[in-house]
Order: sequence, then C-alpha cells, then structure tokens
Amino acid sequence: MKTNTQLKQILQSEGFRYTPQRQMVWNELRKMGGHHDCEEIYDELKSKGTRVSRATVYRTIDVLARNGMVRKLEVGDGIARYEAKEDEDHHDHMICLDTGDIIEFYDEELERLQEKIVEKHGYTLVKHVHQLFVKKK
Amino acid sequence: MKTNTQLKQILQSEGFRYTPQRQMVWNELRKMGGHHDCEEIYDELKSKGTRVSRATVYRTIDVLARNGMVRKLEVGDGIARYEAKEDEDHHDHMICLDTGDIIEFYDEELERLQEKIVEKHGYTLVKHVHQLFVKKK
DNA sequence: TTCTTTATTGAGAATGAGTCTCATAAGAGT
DNA sequence: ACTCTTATGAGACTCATTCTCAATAAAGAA
Repeated sequence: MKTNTQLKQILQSEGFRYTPQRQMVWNELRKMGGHHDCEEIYDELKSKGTRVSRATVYRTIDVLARNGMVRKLEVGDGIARYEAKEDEDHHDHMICLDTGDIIEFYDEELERLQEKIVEKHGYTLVKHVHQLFVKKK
Repeated sequence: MKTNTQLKQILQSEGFRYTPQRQMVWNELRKMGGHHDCEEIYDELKSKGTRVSRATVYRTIDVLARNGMVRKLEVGDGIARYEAKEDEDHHDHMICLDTGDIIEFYDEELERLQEKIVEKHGYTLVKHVHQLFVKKK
C-alpha cells in the first residue's frame, strides 16, 4: 500500500508540490476503492466539507495518472474513470453490458501474447487497453 | 466488398431509410480508407461540394455503427474514429505513440484466449476493445 | 523565521465533440 | 400522386474537461 510519504516522494521527484489537495484527492480515491470519475471524487470530498475545486480534482487526477499513481479507464460513455494503483496489481477489465459492473481480470498468457505480437511488428509495447464487454450467461 | 445495394438492404431491414446522405457518408468513409473522425468525413464531403450537415454525418455514422457497417475506435483523445467494415476482417489496433499511426493486427490465439477468460468468469463475450500503444524499436 | 521564487488553487469562463430541436424535406408503401 | 413517418439542416444546447488569471502557498534560500 502506498503511503502519503510515498506520494510526497513521487510528486517531489517529478518537480510537483506536495499539497493538501493532492493528498485529499489521492486518499479519497483510495478510500473509495474501485473505479470513479472526477465528479464523484469531487462530490465525495465536497460532502465531507472539504475545500477543493473541481478544476483541482481534474488537475490532480491528471498529475497522479501521469505519475502512475492512478489508472485511467475509458469505458466508452465519455466519462473517464480512475482507480488508485495501490501496488503492482496489473489487470484489465470486463464490463458487463447488463449491469455496468466492472470486473478486473489478469491473465499471464494474455500478457505474454501481446508482447509477442508487438515485437513481431517491430515495436515495443508501452501500455495497452484491453476491455471485454460481456453479458451474463 | 459491400455494395450500395447491400447498404440499402441492411438499412431497410432495420427500418431505416436508404437516403443519399447515408450513401455519401458510407461511400466516403470507404473511399478514404483507414480510421477517420466525423469531422474529417464532414470536411471531405464539404470539400467536394456535397450538401450534407454535420449532424447528419454524426447521425449516419451512428446508424452505420449500430448496424455493423462501421466500427468505432476510441484512442483516448476524446475523438471517436470510424472505419468501414468491408468484409469480415476482424482486427484490433496498435497505436504508435511516436507517429500516431494506427496499425491493424489479428491473432487467432488471442481471440480464443479472450473467450476462454470470459467464460471462466461465467459471462459471454459480446465485443472487446484491445489497443496496444507502442513505440518504434 | 522570513524572504523569494514559482507552482498551485479557486471560481468561473471557455472549449469542443457530440446531441437535440423543430420546421422542412423526402423515402417508401399504397 | 397521396400519406405516413422518418430524415435532414442549421443552429442551439450539453456537459465533461480545460483554460484563465488573480490570489495563495509550497519549498528552498538566507
């Protein structure tokens, strides 16, 4: 689990400042768990009487995403969702078209296969987006 | 290759009308080839002096996508791109972060593996989004 | 601690892809 | 050609996200 001290180190090592707003957004997203959009994070913080602006939530989430603290998830409805990357638990997502549920999955073989395909084309894999849209059986 | 007659059949079988605007958008996207956003399609048609509105391009692309004539591609920059689905040539995309190039790929094993993973979780695969973001070696 | 420099914040305006409205036009069946 | 209904055009509108800019506050220096 990433501590606030780690947040501080990561931010400062990249020349960013360690501000209360950034701590709040980061901790809130971690506390909420799962996948949330900026509006949800903003509302949650607001409901707790926290003094933070919408713009700052968007900006902070962006900073966190750029530094690998947070992962961006676009499901196709025009609203970006984010999840805190606690440890190195890489996974992809299954989105249930019936319920909207987001299920995480990971498959070693799949990961290897992707690397192989990219290499075959003469490239290096930087990141990937893999979403399986499913329905209950 | 899908003919205009096929476009007519597909549209009408779903209760949609076979209009000149729909033909134009469909043929333009096919002629352009590759992946394009609605604005590009609109501009292209406009530059040829065609009388079509922006709204109609968006509406038509949506109708075509709903009927499997066109495939939507979201690369994460907030602009939806589309490609004509000529035949049954399913493929996924590699996006080069250096050049912005979009390369198509297909891997049989990958397809099977996805099905397997979904089944394992008790779901049925409806569709998937699989994008590999790469850099030149 | 105080000073300086410079990034960050808040509030609201601005942006822009995509959608909606509604009066008019035009497919398609009869 | 007639009728019913869907499609279109033009522009207004949405709404997530970004930008502006004056005020604020990190963080290092003195």
